[in-house]
Amino acid sequence: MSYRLPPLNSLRAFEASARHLSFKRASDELCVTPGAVSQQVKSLEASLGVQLFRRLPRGLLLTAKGESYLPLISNAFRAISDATEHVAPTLKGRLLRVGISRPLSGRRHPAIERLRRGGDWPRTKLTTTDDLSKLIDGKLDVLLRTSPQSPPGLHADRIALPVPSGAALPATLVTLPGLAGCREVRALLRLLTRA
Amino acid sequence: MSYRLPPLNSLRAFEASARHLSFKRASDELCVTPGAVSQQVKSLEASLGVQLFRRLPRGLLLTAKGESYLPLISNAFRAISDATEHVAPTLKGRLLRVGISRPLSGRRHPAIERLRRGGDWPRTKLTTTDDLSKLIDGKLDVLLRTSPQSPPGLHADRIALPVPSGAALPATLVTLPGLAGCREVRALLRLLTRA
DNA sequence: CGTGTTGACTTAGATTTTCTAAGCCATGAA
DNA sequence: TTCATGGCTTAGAAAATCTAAGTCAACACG
Repeated sequence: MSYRLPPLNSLRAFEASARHLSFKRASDELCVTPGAVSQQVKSLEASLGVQLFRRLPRGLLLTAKGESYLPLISNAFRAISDATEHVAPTLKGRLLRVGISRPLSGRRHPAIERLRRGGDWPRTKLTTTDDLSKLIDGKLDVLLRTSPQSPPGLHADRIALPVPSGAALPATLVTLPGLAGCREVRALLRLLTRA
Repeated sequence: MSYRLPPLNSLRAFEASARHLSFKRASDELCVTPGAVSQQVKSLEASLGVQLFRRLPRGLLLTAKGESYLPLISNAFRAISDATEHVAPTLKGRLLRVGISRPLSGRRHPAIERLRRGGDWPRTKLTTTDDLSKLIDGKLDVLLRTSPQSPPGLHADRIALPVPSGAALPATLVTLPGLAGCREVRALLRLLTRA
């Protein structure tokens, strides 16, 4: 028993692009540049030997084959997503508990101000702290700090936090492994890095 | 709409390992070393924050979570596999038409002799030729040659062809893009590289 | 009509991921 | 005991992937 699986990362790029009918919007969802998505999709088409999109000067159209491929692949991804949520559940609707180290919470950062105001998804509960042990003990879901230290066993995302001047401040978002990469954290990352 | 997808290549390593209950056998199926599979699975477990296997000194056991994850993931992969076969059909049961360039077909190579005798899967039809245009025209499915040239637009796998002395001869298997990576070709690659 | 914006594309080079190779260790068979 | 098996780890090599920068065609607007 063995499957015929195309390159799965390319498949993911296809699925997002087809759903949005845009490499640009797909690239936002996948947190990469449009060029990367374009390359991935091209390599998928090459490996299948099948044209999936018609490229228009401004935007995309699915070919007949692409059209029939999309729902099947989306269903499979949904199944994987559900299964994953089932064996490794994440927030289950509660607030995302975000720790923010003092130096970041003190100064006014547009992104953090926005969080503080609330209203965005994911809903968050902010605390000023830099205590990794709270993360480990499950009192906190993620911790935003300036120190680039990535303690072993935890997941760390390095991000560039915009400051009012237009520049950016390097920071690190530390996450418990079971939460890293989940939708809520991905959305938070996007919120934080947006100007 | 967005999914929670773990690293998909790691997921593939998990699925194969769980099905075989062995990194070793999974690595044969995936055509990589056992170490690579071990690493992939470990990184999946880390990213989910969940233990999927119990490692015994000789062999694997699924944990309860692994056990419940496996069938869901297998189904999703089967769905992707079926969908892929549907939009980009490959052989549909007919013989795999293999071209072999004269220098390789002349000398006696254990792997090629085995092919010639037949009996293995995939069933093949061998022809002595080195004519790439036959590939392009669809008269041939794959072409095995000594020249490492990889003509643009075709897929090429570099392989090491065992010779009776125990050494190996570098060769190239050229494939139409739509066929590259399909089960039949993967099996052929395995046959050819086996001593 | 220019001019600006958008969103596709390509390419080189950097970065990150993934794989291999080699060695280690515990088990069980000969 | 000695060997084979099949896990594990690690460094470094190899491959895949991403970014950055620049191109081009379509469209909207003044």
